[in-house]
Amino acid sequence: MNKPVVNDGTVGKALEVLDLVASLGRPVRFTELLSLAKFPKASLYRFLQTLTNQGMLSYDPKTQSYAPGLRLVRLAHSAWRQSSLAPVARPYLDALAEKTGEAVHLAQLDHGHVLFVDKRKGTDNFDTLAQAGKVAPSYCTGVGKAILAFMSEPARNLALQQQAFLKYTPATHDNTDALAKELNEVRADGVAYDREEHEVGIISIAAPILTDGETVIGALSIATSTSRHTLDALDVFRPALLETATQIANAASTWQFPTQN
Amino acid sequence: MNKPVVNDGTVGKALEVLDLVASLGRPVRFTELLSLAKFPKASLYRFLQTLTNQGMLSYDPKTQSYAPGLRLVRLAHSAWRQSSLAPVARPYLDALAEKTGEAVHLAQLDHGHVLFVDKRKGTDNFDTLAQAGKVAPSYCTGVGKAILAFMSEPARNLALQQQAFLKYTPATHDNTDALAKELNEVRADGVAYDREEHEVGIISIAAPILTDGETVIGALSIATSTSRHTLDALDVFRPALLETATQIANAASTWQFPTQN
DNA sequence: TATTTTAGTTCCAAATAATGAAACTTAGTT
DNA sequence: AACTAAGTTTCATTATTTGGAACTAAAATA
Repeated sequence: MNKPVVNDGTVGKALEVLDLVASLGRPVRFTELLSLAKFPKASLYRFLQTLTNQGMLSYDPKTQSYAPGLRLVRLAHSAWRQSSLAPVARPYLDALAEKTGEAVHLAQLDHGHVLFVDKRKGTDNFDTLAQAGKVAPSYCTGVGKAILAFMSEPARNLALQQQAFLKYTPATHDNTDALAKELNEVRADGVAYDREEHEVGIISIAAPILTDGETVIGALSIATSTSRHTLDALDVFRPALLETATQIANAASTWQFPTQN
Repeated sequence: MNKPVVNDGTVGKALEVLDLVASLGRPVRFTELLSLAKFPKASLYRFLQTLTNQGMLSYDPKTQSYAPGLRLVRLAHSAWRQSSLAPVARPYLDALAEKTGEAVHLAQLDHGHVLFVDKRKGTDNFDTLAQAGKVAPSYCTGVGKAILAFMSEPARNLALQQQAFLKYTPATHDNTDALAKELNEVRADGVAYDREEHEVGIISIAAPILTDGETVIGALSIATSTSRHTLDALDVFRPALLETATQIANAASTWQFPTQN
């Protein structure tokens, strides 16, 4: 079974539908949703009505299809400002990106997946939500492994349990033992590498962001392509990366939430 | 009464709580929410549990406070890509920003409020979600008036009804008659101006984005400060602004949704 | 330290809302 | 015109939500 499905009643079910629509990444019609969701026709219909009514979904009568609604964008603005590391980390990311001239990613864990909350990239840096909000698996990305390695064992197991293990590239770990072994190394070494495990040609070096040198609250990476750097060459960035991680951790621990919008 | 409160059952109530937390813009404790929401203790408690459980809220046990959760950021990524004009409009915004060297804003209407879905700014353009997702009143912003002016009368009345009319600056309209009169002018003229009505020192020229020259789907503005330009000087941008609005409208009408993430 | 106050959590019978099979309506085919 | 598929509504049954009140834990005060 894929879903442990904690029971959150009607609200949980409605949000499940919302997630489903969002996950498809394109407008969907009623019938398609009906075939995908495990809800009876009438129930699904009412959930869609309610969600649309609430602005969580938008409905296009012309194509009779549903898509995630703009209310989510409004809510996310709030979430990003308050619950993500991004606002605190911003100046440090800027500095690191400028210093290294490479793409810098900031990520946090959400439901066992890596959620990118901010990015800096030499070429196109006006990418707003197209980039922030993206998710990736945690077991085969630099930031993901950096976070996993420093989590408590129960938390890590829970996170791993929420993943679908897919072999994205030839280098992707295909058994949890190899992964566990690597996570030990990461813990000892202090940084994690992505060795083309998620995308061919993309490598990264990542460091966890640890408050009090203990609790992981996120991770930071410098990502590049094999055409620009070898894996070993990434080590040049290690000191700057670790320093930035520390700075962000410090800033986060003294972070006062903004008083006004 | 401020709330027409359509009945969306449990889901609607839970989302009301979510909105409340988000609107406060800072972590909130149970008691404060209890005093703000009209729900009985036990009910509010259960809503917060459910929402937290679902990742729509995050809970910090140390400070015992709730904040919007990261799941919203993930969902918003989807919403932004699918339901906003931003992905289609991107290249045109880039071009306009480069051509004029001024700040360019793209906005849509959400619950009667202006929702900024993308921005370009000469100085800091890596502002991600800090900028996208922001909301502003529609009756006293350039983009807001551009949209309102071209809406059908019932839709406009509904939108206006959802506003709290505040006098942000001395120039803010303080009666609906003056606003109605201006909206007529906007409809005749084709562009709307923000004459420091929302923020002192900030002015803008805005154009609606109309599909088939009829239906408003959003608006576009060039915003600047009184220290850089006079209101009259903004008219230099009118042709470029209108042209971009048309381009975006055309692109939107033929827009095919991205097939893959 | 004892006592009071305040904040947060749990209980449970009554009230209400969700459920889903089936009937119905509408739009699109053949 | 007859048929088919898609979307919407109905309603008796069932399950969930509701919220007053009781309870527990933590903080403030004596």
